[in-house]
Amino acid sequence: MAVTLAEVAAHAGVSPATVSRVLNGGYPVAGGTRTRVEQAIESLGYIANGPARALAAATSDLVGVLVHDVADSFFGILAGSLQRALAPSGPGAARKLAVVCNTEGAPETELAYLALLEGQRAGGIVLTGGAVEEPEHTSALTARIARTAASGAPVVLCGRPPLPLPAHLPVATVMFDDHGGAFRLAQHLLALGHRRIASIAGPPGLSTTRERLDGHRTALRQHGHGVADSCAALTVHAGFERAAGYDATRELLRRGAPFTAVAAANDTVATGVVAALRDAGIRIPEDVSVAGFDDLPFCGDTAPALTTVRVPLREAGTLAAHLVTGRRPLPPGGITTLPTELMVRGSTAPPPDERSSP
Amino acid sequence: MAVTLAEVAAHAGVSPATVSRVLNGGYPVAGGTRTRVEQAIESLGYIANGPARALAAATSDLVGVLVHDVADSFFGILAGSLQRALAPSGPGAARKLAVVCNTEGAPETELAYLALLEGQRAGGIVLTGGAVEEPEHTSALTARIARTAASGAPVVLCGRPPLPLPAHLPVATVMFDDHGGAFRLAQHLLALGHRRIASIAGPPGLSTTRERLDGHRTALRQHGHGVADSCAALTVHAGFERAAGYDATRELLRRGAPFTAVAAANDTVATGVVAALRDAGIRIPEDVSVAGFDDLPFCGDTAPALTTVRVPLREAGTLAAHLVTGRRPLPPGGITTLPTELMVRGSTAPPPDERSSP
DNA sequence: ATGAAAGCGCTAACAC
DNA sequence: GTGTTAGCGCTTTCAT
Repeated sequence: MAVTLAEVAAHAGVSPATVSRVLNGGYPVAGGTRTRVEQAIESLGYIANGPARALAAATSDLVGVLVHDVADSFFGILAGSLQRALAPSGPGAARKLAVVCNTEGAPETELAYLALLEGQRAGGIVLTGGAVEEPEHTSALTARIARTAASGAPVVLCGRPPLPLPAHLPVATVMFDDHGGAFRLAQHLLALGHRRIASIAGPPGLSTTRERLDGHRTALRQHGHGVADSCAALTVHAGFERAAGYDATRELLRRGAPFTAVAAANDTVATGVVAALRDAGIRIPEDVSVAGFDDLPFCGDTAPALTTVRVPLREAGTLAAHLVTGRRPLPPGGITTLPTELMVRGSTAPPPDERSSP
Repeated sequence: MAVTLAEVAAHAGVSPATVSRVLNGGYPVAGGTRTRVEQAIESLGYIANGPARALAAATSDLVGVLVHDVADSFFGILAGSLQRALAPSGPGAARKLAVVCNTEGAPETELAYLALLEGQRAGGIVLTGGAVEEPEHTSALTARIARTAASGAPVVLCGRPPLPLPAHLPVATVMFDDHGGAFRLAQHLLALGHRRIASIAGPPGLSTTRERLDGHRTALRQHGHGVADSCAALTVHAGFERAAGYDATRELLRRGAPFTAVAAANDTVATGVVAALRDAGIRIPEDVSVAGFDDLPFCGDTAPALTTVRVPLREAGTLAAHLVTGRRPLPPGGITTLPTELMVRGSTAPPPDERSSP
């Protein structure tokens, strides 16, 4: 058996309660006593039993991190910085453990993992990535989160819109300015002279899809001159994988409606778009411009380098970690919106017409 | 308070033990009783208390997954497939939770997390990625793992060499044929006509670095004609990030020793190599060929597409999950070596000399 | 500032 | 097949 707290207590000549106190801090313990206990812990190689502690305290050091898929760099980067920020360096820092759950973006899986984490008495939960905006799921999710938060475990929504919850619950929201980013990206394309701009949007019903598409269309509408009219014909919904971008682009080409630029749901999809266009003999950006979203690390190394919108994933992960551990107080109103930034690279250029007739 | 097992028992008119039995299976319970219990669980919305269960059973549903960095696609993909395989679909499947820990490749961090996971009574542990081959650390690690495994929690070493442990302990090793992959990659370069092949190797002291470099050099040596002689001058050790590849390449250029091909430690490093060469006015693959390792998803989309060695990350993750949960018995000898595959793409071509003088 | 004692919710012998 | 009964190792009032 492993060394127990009681053995440490015996070894140090104090009561279990005292050992518990020096372990958990926040309680007055005489200097000498503390030292003796610490030495006992050290010499016995004591490691606290997490489950026992969690059972007694009704909360654990586990932090649930729900992502659509860690293999996707978007989530990998987010989860990575989150995990890192959860483990503050320095001696005796109360190390939180990140329990990473792939929801695949499926509502039922999301709920199932939340139940599982509740069962583990997770000390906090971070839900990342776009939310499925279906009334039934939203209310089920809201109810479940309300329970978790009411039990004292902070919940952070990261990269998704806030939920209608009582203000007193420990729930915070960290959003990305997807709308603004998409808006500025569309403006960039319009400024280059593009008028027929296609969208390979994300899955319908997802908050991220809605926000990016809204920002995009708002810019087109604002530009006027009927630029927004062809939206329906030039929009294809697809998944977030490269293959989805490839297939959606083929579908777009099949439709036959002309376009000179494509705004993809994200960078990964954009690589699929580029591949499909190229396979169709279309040059980028000479014939058609392509833009991504997120600014994943590979964006600068693709051919051509991808124009995109930077989403501050690392910052978001760190912030989410601080909020969920209570190291940073909940922001007033509970919502923080992180800025996005347009990154112009080689995959966008003026449309063919503009070049031939300057 | 949450609903407890005792309440479920009362509601169903049975004893707590019976409820526990239907919950955990593997024990005979009369059909009718089982049904009543299941209904009680359902109607009360019972969720088992993980910590309590872990305390009593001395093992939890937590599986520790140590990675260098989840934000790195290599580990993201590995961790993703592992996590997915840990959560078998189907009703009532005993869902294991993946606790992802970023070790940054640092020995102390690795040990610290192992201690933390031991404290959590993790039901299994998977250590992924290259191992730091320093005698002191290896023995500390071996001791720690021996303890964990002795307590009944399976340990899987994934992508790193086996450790000298008693055969009766539940420890399995899943390796990649890095040596063979690097060997074949070097052969490919030699076959193209390259004779001065540089290596941007990984950090010294890491098993992955050693194996890939060994494979590479074995091929050069085997080729003869003094091809292996320039190894020292043409080898630079660096980290696994893109920036490391960039800097190492500049260092290589600074040295002045001529080379016509570069084998990078991995794909990410290779992108940095490509960027540095390009910034120096060197064309790829016309002037210099570049190859990566791992075959991460972006390899086909870079300019030019990257020749590399495919490492079966998804397969490894799934296998590791099966081994650590006991769903797959430990292989005889405890070691499984997964094959790697040479992926020839556009970044490698014959060296300049060969073209001008055919 | 420290100790004593009562659980936290579950599993696992052991009876019946 | 099902019930009884001890703990598992820790936290946390409540005393002192």
